[in-house]
Amino acid sequence: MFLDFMSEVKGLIRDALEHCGFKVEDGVNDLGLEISPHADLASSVAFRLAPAQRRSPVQIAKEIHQAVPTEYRYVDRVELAGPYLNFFMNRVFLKTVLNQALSDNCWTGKMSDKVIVEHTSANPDGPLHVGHIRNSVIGDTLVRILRRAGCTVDAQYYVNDMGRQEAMVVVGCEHFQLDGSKPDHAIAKVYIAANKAMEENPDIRVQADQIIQRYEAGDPETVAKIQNAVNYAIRGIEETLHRLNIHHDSYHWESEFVRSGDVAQIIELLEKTGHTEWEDGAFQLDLSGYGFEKKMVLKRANGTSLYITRDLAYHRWKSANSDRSVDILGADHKLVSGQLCTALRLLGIREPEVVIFEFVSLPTGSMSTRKGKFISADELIDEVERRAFEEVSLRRPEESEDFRRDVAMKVAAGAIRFDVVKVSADKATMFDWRQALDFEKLSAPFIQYSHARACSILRKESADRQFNAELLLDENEVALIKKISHFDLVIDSAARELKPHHLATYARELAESFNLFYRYSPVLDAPSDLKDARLALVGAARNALRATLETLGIAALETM
RNA sequence: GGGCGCGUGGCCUAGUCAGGAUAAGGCGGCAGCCUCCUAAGCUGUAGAUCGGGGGUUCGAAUCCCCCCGCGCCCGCCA
Repeated sequence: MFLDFMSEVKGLIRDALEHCGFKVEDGVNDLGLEISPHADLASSVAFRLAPAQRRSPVQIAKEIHQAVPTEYRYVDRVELAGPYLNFFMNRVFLKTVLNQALSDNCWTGKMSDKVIVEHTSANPDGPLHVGHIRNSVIGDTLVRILRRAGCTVDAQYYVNDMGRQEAMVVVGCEHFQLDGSKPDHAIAKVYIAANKAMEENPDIRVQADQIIQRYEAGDPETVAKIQNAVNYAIRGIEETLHRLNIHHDSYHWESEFVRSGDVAQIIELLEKTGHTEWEDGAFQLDLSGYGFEKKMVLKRANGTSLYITRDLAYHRWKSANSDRSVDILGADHKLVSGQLCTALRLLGIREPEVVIFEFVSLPTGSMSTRKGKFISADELIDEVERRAFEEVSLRRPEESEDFRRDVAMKVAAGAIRFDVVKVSADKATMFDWRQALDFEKLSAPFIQYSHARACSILRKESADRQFNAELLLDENEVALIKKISHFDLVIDSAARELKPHHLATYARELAESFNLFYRYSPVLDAPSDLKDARLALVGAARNALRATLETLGIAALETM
């Protein structure tokens, strides 16, 4: 699709440049290509050549334009517009897009990397809150994008079972009763209670310390307690993730890397770099030569390991078992992840690609599980589902309650995912109920609705017959085919740059294009030949919308 | 105090990495469109000196410097 058109254009420009004896510096976009309102693909390469050539971009563009080969496959024509070179698609390309889009095998790209994506990895000390789900949604969407691009992806949850917080959960379980509510919520209650109790009773801290030490030493009774608590909490967390159509392929516990000896190995390897030292009984890594003031403690004075050391071992393992490894982390992890990457570099281990997302805060400040100050993901989903059910009932009162519940569930999950993923990860956001419950244009239901409309047409007449693509000449029809063609480009760049919000933007644009077509090009009432062509376009658009929605992890509803 | 990130119409955001042809959407406002394939849709309209100032450039929302505001981080926590 679009990548084929683009590679033809690149070839044409390179041939022309060579013919003219022009050289451009290598770069990500060395030919200055851009999708623009003036062309299907525009090049501003003449501007880049102007300084070295000491001539005006207009003259240079003119010269390149004359040197562009005239044999085309998907290119219709090349126009000179002052200093710009404008490339246009031909009908063959549009027809090819339509045919490809009607088949099933054009929606997966050609990347073949083995990728590990680690996301969510929330401490098993309570339910996910609206901050965590930004991690989960970004992570799961990237997993889907990378798969769509052709990669083999393992979505991993790194379980922090060795930290103080889990020891506090166990202490909490010993002093307070799990109350039988949803497991992750029940765990949070005893965890919060234990933290509160610690304020008056310092002995709680001692108990937690003992649990940490016994767990690291492998004391069977303590191991069983921690494992029970972790598994219990994870069960609840998983349930929440599944409501949002988020799935992990594997779980890795920190303790695995301690028990396997990987953590001890990491410490030995770091020692060999000559950057380590003992200070106050603790083993430390000095990264002051790399811009980190504070030393990184690798082992406590009491001999137990720290999160960062275990994380180093985990990342070493991930690098050895993948072509790319991706971490999704909150902004509070920026510093520590920088230290981690530096330490890995010292060891000659490939660093992860880190996607940092900025904080989600409440109007009252930032969230904290320990203080019990958060809006849980479950509360959010329940509330949005309730709203969605009202909405469906209003629009489809004649449908059964089961139907309305099912649609509400899928609309709610989609709406939440889209709301999160549409915003660039490096924007801090404020959680807002009003906005979370709004189902209008810049939201998932808008896209699901376009898909449902396409399905509605195709239920009445199918798209599986011969058609003449030459009949699709209306502005909205051509625009829709072009928009469909962009799918592979968007997936490719989102997978490379790890920017899932690009796909959200595309989804909205695709749905908008379809809605305009729907409004101005009647399908079922059109004359026979035109109807067949339009049905084919509806089929192609339906497939594109479905692929886009699935990649966003949003249910492609056939009716709503 | 230092580091990182962010600042785009009343509100929320895309575009910034890789400078390029009139700054793109949504919400809210106002005015319209259902005897017509699902109106969770479509159309029109008003509203922006792209935080401020300097610089680089033929050209800056985009790059560089300074300043202001907001967020996050600077634990032998995770």
